Amino acid sequence: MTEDAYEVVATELRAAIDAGDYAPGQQLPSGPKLAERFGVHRGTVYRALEALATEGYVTLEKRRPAIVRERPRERMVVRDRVVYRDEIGYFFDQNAKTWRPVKPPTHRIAPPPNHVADTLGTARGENVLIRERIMAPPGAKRGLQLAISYLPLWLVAELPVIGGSNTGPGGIYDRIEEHFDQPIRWHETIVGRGPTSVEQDALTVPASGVVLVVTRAAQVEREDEELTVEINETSMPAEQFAVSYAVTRDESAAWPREADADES
Amino acid sequence: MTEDAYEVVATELRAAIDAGDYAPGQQLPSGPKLAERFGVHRGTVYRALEALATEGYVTLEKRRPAIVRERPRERMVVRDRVVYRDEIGYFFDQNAKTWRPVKPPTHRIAPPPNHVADTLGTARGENVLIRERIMAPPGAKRGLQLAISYLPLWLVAELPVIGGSNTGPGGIYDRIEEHFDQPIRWHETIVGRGPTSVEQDALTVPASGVVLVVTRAAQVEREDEELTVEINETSMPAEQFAVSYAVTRDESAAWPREADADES
DNA sequence: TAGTGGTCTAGACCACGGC
DNA sequence: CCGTGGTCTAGACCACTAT
Repeated sequence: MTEDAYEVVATELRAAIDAGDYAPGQQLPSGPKLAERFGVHRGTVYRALEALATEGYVTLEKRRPAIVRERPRERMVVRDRVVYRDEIGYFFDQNAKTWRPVKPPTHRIAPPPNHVADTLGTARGENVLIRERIMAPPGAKRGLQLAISYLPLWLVAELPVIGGSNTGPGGIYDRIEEHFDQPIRWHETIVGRGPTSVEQDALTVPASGVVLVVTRAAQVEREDEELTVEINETSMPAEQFAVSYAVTRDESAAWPREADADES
Repeated sequence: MTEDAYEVVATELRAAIDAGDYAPGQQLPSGPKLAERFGVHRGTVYRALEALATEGYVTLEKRRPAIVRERPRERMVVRDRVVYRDEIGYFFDQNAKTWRPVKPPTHRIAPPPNHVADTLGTARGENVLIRERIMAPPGAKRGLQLAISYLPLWLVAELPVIGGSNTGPGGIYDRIEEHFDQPIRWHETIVGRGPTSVEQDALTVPASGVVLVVTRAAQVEREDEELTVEINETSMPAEQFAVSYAVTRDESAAWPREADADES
């Protein structure tokens, strides 16, 4: 079925890790040594390690042997589809509440990616305000989430405070709700894909890695029109995160079931 | 910043696709031709195409030149955190309602992956009932979702009908709710990772590709204990799917905000 | 300074698709 | 049949780490 050499290597290493031959946190043998042991070329070993990394078994750091993940395939849960609020403002992730920016957030004016322009309702290539920041848990050296926020310039014109560095208590969302005098409605979309080069740098993800991207669109109404006032794209290394939530029942799925009640 | 040859190639091809130089649905030039045009080795071109594929720009089919995706970076939305019901039973995905199995579903008894055993509450290596099926939209030739369902054997012993091929109207969920006389509660977790070899075969995803995996756990209560009665893992090619839902407000995020009301 | 990871080239092989 | 994609080996280079 699968005879490919790199898969044989991957399968063998996976089994060894599951069996505890290599302790979590420890390094695997170096590339050349594994190549010799399996009798394959070093490049083939590297393909196998790439596969193990995207499955969450090992972490690849530059110029260091592969490291066995603490708890293979276990991930941090980051979203639960609910928005909370504390004295500082809204937050969408209970865990990330204490996280801090790795370096000062940036903001600039430039055109967003096409798919962002499409949902923002601006023309492709048209400038928007882009705020970017890299977040990490206290004590961590690596950035774990790259958050990019896109704001249409017509909104910045109406509400100049959101264009500055200090957006006041509660941040831009509070300013927007005050301005429109209504609650914001959010919608999230989750996607998995290979990392852009920006993400590779910010999150130290290898080119062969995977990122999970949560795209959050903020909407308000004005004169019966639906306006998208912000888009926030948060990307994170896929091996380290999972998105989790409880499933709620549509009316059609109410319990006890109608069929049961009617039955007789 | 990024001088790597394969990224240069990827960036150039991405720009060409965005600019419309290659129409959606059309093939890109062959590997050797691109290699000559960019003055790099064919292997380098291949790395670039892998990257474009995981970003959703192109589709790689075996032994055929890369094909430009119909609408680059656009994905089918499959879940919205709500469960519905029709005359047949529960369903979790409005789009997939009309999908059919590519071949007859299988069922067998074997140990599940460790992480499934852990949430099912069975010992690692202990046998469970595994049902597997590959779903595709009507008319499609490729499987688009691989759904694997894990059921603990103690439940099969109590409720033998769920071990058979024909589980009756409404399927196993209806049988379970009847048996426990209470509604099932579901919980979903979303993860992105590289494909297993089973997924590579079932979904025709290349080894370098990415899959989105939605793991749904079904729980009931008995004697104040929480029992996990089933785990369903549905994996799909990440470039073709997105998970999407509306964000709901926690009490702490009610609107109008208390601060506004108190303020004065 | 020796070893390593990450990338790249050159050349090879095989299975398969289109002609 | 030739061309293609996917994989593999051999050998090279560079930036970096550990010593």
